[in-house]
Amino acid sequence: MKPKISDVAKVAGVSPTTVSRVLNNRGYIGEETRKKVNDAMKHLNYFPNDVARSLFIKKTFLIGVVFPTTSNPFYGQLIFHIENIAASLGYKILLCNSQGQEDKERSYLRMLQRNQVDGIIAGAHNRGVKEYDIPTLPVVGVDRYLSKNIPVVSSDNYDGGRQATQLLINKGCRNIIHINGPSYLETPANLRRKAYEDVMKENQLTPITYETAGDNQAVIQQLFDENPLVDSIFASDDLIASAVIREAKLRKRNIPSDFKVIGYDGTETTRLLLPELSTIQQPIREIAQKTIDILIKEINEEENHSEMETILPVRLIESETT
Amino acid sequence: MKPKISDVAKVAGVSPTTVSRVLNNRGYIGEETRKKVNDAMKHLNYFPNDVARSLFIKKTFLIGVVFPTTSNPFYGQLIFHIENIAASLGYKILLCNSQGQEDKERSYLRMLQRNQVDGIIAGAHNRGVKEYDIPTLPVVGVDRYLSKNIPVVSSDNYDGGRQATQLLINKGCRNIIHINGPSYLETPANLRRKAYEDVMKENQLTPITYETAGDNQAVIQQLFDENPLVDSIFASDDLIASAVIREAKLRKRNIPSDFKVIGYDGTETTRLLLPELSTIQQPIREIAQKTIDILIKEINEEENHSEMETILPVRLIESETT
DNA sequence: TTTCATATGTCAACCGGATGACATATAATT
DNA sequence: AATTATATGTCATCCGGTTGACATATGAAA
Repeated sequence: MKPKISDVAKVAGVSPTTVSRVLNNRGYIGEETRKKVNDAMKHLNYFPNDVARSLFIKKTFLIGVVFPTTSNPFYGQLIFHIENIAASLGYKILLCNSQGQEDKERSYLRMLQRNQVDGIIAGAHNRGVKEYDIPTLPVVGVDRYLSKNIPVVSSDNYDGGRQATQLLINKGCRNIIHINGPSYLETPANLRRKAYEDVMKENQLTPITYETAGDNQAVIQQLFDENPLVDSIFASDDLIASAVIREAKLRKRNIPSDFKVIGYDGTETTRLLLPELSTIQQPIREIAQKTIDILIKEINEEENHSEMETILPVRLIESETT
Repeated sequence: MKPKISDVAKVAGVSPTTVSRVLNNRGYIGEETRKKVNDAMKHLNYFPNDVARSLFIKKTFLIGVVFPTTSNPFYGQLIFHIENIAASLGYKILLCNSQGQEDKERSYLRMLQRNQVDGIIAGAHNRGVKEYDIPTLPVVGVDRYLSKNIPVVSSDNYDGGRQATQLLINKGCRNIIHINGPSYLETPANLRRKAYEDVMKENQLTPITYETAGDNQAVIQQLFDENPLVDSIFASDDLIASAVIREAKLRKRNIPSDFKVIGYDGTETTRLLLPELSTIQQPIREIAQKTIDILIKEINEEENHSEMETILPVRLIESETT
């Protein structure tokens, strides 16, 4: 059986209250007593039961983290930073991979509430899921609008979209096409597309957008077939950009002289696996930091309604595909 | 204030015990009563407090998951599957990114014990960390030997190493060099290197191994400088393989005619970003599945000491770099 | 009519730890 | 000698839910 406070007390020859005092550093404790208690804890291999503690203090130091999947390099890296920063502040992460499925998302939210998490960070959100609006529970969205009352942190998607498009234009491209993932998500990432359209129009060019739905390759082939004159593509993430490069090579397009590609995200993994890809890099660490800052403030009820939307700057990485 | 069982009881006009009976489906419950209780729960937006529940039943349905970082595509994908399968079985994941640091690993282990996790899955392990040997707590290792008493699940690293090396030999290579990450980890992955050495010797070839330490690029440059005749490289993971490809291109080596590269892991992300890379693909989903199977069995004390080491088959993916 | 399965309530104990109230004792200050 | 800061103990209560024991009531089957 796991030792409890009373077992420690017995071994140390003190009262359970004294042990609790040592553990929580409350009231007066003598140096020798503190030592006796600590020795007893070591001897018994005692670990305080945080479940019991949480029940009493009504705080778990748990943060629920809901994203589509850790498998995606962007989310993987973001979650890494979130976990790291949270850990340094004494918070722990309950991980949820919603896979973009409404029912999973909903059941994760129930689970998190049952587990009495102190707050939720979510970057997954399907239109149908209204359950994020929980009056008693702090929530922060990353790159997703969850509700009017929930703060969002994202990078400057509009500026990123402008920079990417402008770069292609500066390099002499005229038949620039944009590809993005499913747009049914209420996401600030849609601003990338908006920026693309704006910049194109400002330059008297016609914006054309394709949308992938799971199978990138099919859409990309269709894009090339339907637009033989396309001279460049702005992809809304690096994975799509990579697929574009592949298809362009199959079609004997010469990159970057004859055909240019720019992606979006600039994760560590992409930088390692596909360093030649030009891309718009999101400040992932900073997004994680800001998200946690805001969440912790909400948890501590230092409400700060000035921060309903936080937008962090992106960085253009020009490499060999533009 | 969050509603509790007694609040639900009041609204439903029944006793707290009856509510608990409905929640746990115990004893006799009338259909109308069940409905009244469920309606009351919906009306109050009641969620059972799993912290209180866990305290009493002495089970949290929490699994601690300790890996170096979700940012790495292999771990990201593995953790995704672990979380997924665990969720389908009613278990939740407490995420820990140890970053290969002993002190972090140790403090995570303490944290997990305080949180009364039902079990731990760990793929991080520094030699100095003996704390995994916790008599009362089920632990399963993934691709890492944690202790004599802890089951390990891995893919067939030796066979993978053999296949990779053999492929290069079959393609006519003779000056094959192996690169792997830091080998101070007690990992079955060292078998990849062992297999490489064995196959080389069987073919009267001299094995040469380089080891990276954080900075891949420097080691790779050194490798090329010191071995001008090198005609192929077997890298112990895809990220290193990618760096090798890059350096080879800089040195005007023609892949695959003049120079060949094979990697290891074959994650989704690598397949998307670098599909041309030949690699040994690990069965990540199956590793996750088997790991959880074993862990859950241990948790339920269906001890199965026949499974101290589980080895799953790998798959050679031959693409364009060999 | 008796027995029994069904249905619900009351009550108390328990899970492990936190905390406030209060008692007691020693040593240091005033 | 009186006061006070320090140190520790005892005891009861609470956190929210679970569970076993026991009482009670109804309708159906034996």
